[in-house]
Amino acid sequence: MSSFKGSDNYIVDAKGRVSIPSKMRRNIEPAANQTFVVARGLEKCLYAYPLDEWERLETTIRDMPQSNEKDRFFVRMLMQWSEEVKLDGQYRLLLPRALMDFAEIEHEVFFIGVLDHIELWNPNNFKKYIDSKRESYERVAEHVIGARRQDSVL
Amino acid sequence: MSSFKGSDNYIVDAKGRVSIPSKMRRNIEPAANQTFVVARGLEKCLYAYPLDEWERLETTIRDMPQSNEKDRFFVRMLMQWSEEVKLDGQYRLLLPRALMDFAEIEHEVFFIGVLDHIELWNPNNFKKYIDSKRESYERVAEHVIGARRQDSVL
DNA sequence: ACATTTTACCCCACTTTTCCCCACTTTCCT
DNA sequence: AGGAAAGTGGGGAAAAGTGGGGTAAAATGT
Repeated sequence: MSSFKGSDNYIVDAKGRVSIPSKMRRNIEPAANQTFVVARGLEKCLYAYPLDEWERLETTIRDMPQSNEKDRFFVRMLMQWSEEVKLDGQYRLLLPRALMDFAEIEHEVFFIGVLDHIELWNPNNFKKYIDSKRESYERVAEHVIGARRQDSVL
Repeated sequence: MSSFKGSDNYIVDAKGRVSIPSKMRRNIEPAANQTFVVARGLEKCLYAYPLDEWERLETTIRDMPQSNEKDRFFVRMLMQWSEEVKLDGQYRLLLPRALMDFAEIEHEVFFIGVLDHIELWNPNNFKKYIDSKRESYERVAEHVIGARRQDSVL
């Protein structure tokens, strides 16, 4: 099971390639077979799942009854934007154009490791996202943790 | 299960390395595999969790449904600032630049052992933090302990 | 169907950063 | 007092990050 963490700024070269940060690379299971599934993220970013984690997720989706319209819409959107991408010899992803456009990624990417997946942001959009949050990290933490105090997080 | 306590002042060398105080070192479980996760702390400091303690925490985070926006924000902030760091042969941590900058740590660190994690402060910031508290230790203690008397703390 | 253009993918190369190892000094403990 | 452990410093090999060219495959147009 992967456990990505940390963040980093990377260059996307003229061909649309980006290296996976080495600290995240170390958390990729061999079962992922050097392959990621890049999908449209929540908020304006991309999610990159190593293949093994993606398959876990896909199993959940498959088991979801597609009997209501909302679920079907969700699955269509998710799958429409998902692409399987294999790393090259230098552990780089070739980002599909459509997804780069969606996330407004150009010459730079801000990576965040988020447990089972890696997020790719346009660095400016990430700043805007953070700035749009009025509450401080401390207050959100108190709130989130407080709501779950019986589990004793942090 | 670790149980860090005490405090100490240490030097950060030009490469960003600090020794873990030996009295805290003794409380690290072999399961931590000489590895810490350094994260952004609450208030302007860093939290260093031995890997085994971090994994305990991470399990809780993973189980959090990421279906609401606030939770996603919290997880992104937490993970963005978290880095896995392995101790070198001399039991030193190499502090990631971004985290040093966040906590304004330069040539010196003030360590505090706080149960399951170790806190790293800029010594001046810790002084300021203490000074900013108007209530005395005694009064806060009365309040905190009082609120939990039924749990019989202390 | 074929020629032409575009896209994908492998390989090689250069620069910078990271990390591993060795070494010296000071403090602690018996 | 002596030995061991703790705290601090620095050099060099290895890995990471970035860029570019060449060939093969795919897409496009006539």
